[in-house]
Amino acid sequence: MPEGHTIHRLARDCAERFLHAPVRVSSPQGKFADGAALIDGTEMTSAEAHGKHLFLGFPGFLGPGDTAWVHVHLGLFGKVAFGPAPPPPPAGTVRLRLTGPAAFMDLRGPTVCALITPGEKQAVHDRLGPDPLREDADPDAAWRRISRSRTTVAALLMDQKVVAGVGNVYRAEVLFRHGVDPYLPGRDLTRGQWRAIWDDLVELMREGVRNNRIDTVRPEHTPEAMGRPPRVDDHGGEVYVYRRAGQACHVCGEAVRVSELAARNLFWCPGCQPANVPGA
DNA sequence: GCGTGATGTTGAA
DNA sequence: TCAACCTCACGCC
Repeated sequence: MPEGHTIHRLARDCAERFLHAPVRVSSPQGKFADGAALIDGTEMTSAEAHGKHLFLGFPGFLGPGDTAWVHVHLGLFGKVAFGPAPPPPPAGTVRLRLTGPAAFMDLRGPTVCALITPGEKQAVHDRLGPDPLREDADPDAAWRRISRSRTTVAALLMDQKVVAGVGNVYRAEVLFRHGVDPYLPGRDLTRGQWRAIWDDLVELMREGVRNNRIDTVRPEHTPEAMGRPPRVDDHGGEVYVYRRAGQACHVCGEAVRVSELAARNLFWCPGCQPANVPGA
């Protein structure tokens, strides 16, 4: 489930449970045993997210005034589970376990789980674009790249150097909501279109953090409003096109299409997001 | 029990 | 462009 909203929610959930109390840190699976041992029993003072990256701050150990950061990236398969303390014996392949006074957290299958320095943390921020979920985000930084690029807007939205936190679901859904052809080159998007897409991402992703899931259909297209059956398939929310290939578009009725772009599935509606080249 | 796929990223070719 | 890595749930024998 990991797009940016998942990670920001995770930061919030970690803060609620573990901030400002000594935390037991372990790696039952062993792959993070060295890092875990270094900070075990110390206090967590910060939990923040940038795009799909999570940072948990443990001050003191590196030196006075310096904070060691646990850097986590869930990748495609990473999962986190919370539970009440005391934790059960770890089941399966738990890379990282945090145990606070009242709760524990298990992390499995992340692409990244490492102890890093402030400099290394800064280097991660430096290679990420603006994150719609961060207050410090500058959408013009993304626009500078998009407006100069011949790359498709679908690929640009997934490029974390351009925008941080957008994944395959938000990419497909936000392009649908703005009627933008996913294959449109970035340089052919208007500044107004970009602003509208950005503002929409801010709103959609904040909603995603609140609900811990992705819902993108407007009120008039909900199952209740349309009298259609709700999505039962997976744990996901209501969407327009993501993983709906072959099904009728909620808005125009045309069959939703899927194609492969940079080894990822791209979903869109040819009726609502027509190519702007006549006859193409 | 086996094969497949998934909301991601990196690094080599 | 492709393989590699991380894990688990699901469908199909």
